[in-house]
Amino acid sequence: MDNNKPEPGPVKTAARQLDFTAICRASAASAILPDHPQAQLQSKLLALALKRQVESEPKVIDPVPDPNVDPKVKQKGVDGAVQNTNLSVDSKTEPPKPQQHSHAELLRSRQHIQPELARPRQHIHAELKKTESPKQRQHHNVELKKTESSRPRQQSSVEFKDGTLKKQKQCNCKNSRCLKLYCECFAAGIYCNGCNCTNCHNNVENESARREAVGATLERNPNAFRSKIAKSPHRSQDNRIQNEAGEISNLGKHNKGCNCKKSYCLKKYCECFQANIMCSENCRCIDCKNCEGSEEGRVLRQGEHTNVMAFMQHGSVQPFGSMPQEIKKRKIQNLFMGQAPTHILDNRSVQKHNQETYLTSPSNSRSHLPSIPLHAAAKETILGSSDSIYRSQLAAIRGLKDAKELCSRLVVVSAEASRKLAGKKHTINEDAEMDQCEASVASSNQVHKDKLESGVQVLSGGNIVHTVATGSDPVDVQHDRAMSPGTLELMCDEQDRTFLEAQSPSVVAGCSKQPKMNSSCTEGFTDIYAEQERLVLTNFLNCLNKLVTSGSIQVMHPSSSQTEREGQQEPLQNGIKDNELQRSRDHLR
DNA sequence: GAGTTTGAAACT
DNA sequence: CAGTTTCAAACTC
Repeated sequence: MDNNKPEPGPVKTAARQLDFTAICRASAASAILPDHPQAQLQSKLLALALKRQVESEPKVIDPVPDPNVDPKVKQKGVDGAVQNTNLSVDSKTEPPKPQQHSHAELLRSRQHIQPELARPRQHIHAELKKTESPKQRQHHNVELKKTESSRPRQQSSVEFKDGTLKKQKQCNCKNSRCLKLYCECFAAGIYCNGCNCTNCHNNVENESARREAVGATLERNPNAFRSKIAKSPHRSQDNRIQNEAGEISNLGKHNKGCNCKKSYCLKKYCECFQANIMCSENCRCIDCKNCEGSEEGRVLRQGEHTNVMAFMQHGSVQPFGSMPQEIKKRKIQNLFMGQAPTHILDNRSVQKHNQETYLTSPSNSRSHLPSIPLHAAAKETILGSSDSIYRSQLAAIRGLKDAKELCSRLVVVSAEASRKLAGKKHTINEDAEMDQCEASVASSNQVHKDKLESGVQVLSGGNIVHTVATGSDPVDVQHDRAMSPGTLELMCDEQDRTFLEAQSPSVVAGCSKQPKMNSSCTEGFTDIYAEQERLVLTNFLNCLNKLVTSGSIQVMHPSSSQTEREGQQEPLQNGIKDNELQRSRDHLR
């Protein structure tokens, strides 16, 4: 029935759009990490894209073609094959031609160049409607259905668009003649080619009709052909998105926003989800789970589409869409600021389901993550995704408090180690050759005690304050002991930018260099330092192991997460007497 | 592969 | 601008 539709050839797919950004990115990734799986994938895709570019006919067209150019002349070559107007086959060898712009650029420029296309389109639209009334169309479609069996939908190849890789799809339009935004091809500003559509007018042969349809569409919505996804440079790291090929883009949000009601924005019905971006304040969706803080959305965006039903059957987690816009925006802002809305943290239905399928972090203020789906496939998706930022499963369980306690413990352990080794030090100190060193240490301590301005405060772990006297030996003033070179180096690494900026150059130099210690003095301390560091690091390792172990238990048994959450503090503090820990903290204050 | 669901687009 | 209809993709069975 589709007389205008070219007979589908054996090769029905082609690279429609080629984004050099993607190519450059692929090349860069391959160059930097040639053995990296993602780089290999990108290399393959790049090769494929170039190959297709060479083999294929052009698909990218201007929705509003230049009226001065006969599209047939423009598109068709001598042999009838369509020539690539946007990206030449020889683009690898020939310099880019001026007209070789991206589709979006062409569209924008054309819209700009041809303001007459923005003229009222009512009559055009009326004409369009006049040509075939809905009833006629319906009848026509019935006829079509009688004569044309549904062909399998085709999805093949890849295309570069907006720097992402997408599966190229062919539309299956039946009633829209591929001249409305219902048609994906038309909406993308490309001719149908190899599609399964019927009565297609989105082709060269029906250029006039297509142009009118474009005009009508633009009349309704001047931005109809522009990208729906607005880039946002201020997205957080977790907001980075991953497209179907596993490539992470930094796209922002849907310009118009979605309006989903039943899909929780976790299906491809949702345009945001389909674009691998989170829903934003622009959306008017209901019961949205495709937002920051939603593990469901994160996992599903990373490819775990098969568990949608599991989420959907167990209620809402964070119904952004059901909230008033102002509250919704505020919630999003809070999330961006690291605060979690309370309703995210308390969802019994999900937790109930989590007993079987998902992991639930305790509903306390430590975790911003309500639940962690940990299907094997999901884990594989998360961990195996080479480009995604790795986030430990324990990230949702271990919080800042754990980190601080770990720091505190390290300080205590360090103190213990120093105390144990005090005897050895004392022996060394009794050595006559140590007099000079001791004098230096004493001098430094005095520097601290007198709060000389030359001293620089070193902040570490938020609570721990050391003072290093410039130009003297590094000293752990709190314990009147010299810090080991390694510790000092670590502290230098720990120092934040503020410290580095604030301190005098001499201190910076002191951090980068070995402490200026008398050689004989250093010799005596070397073994002690080594022993002290060994004790600290060993204990540090134990702490980490315990954290991992207890965290894993929580992961495996979320139902008892709260109990273990409380209990897991114990292994962390194992080996440390509570009063000692407290004493240490007080001392450090 | 047929039928259903879904939400965007189109229409009123 | 809200409500309804149309449409085609996504999804389910």
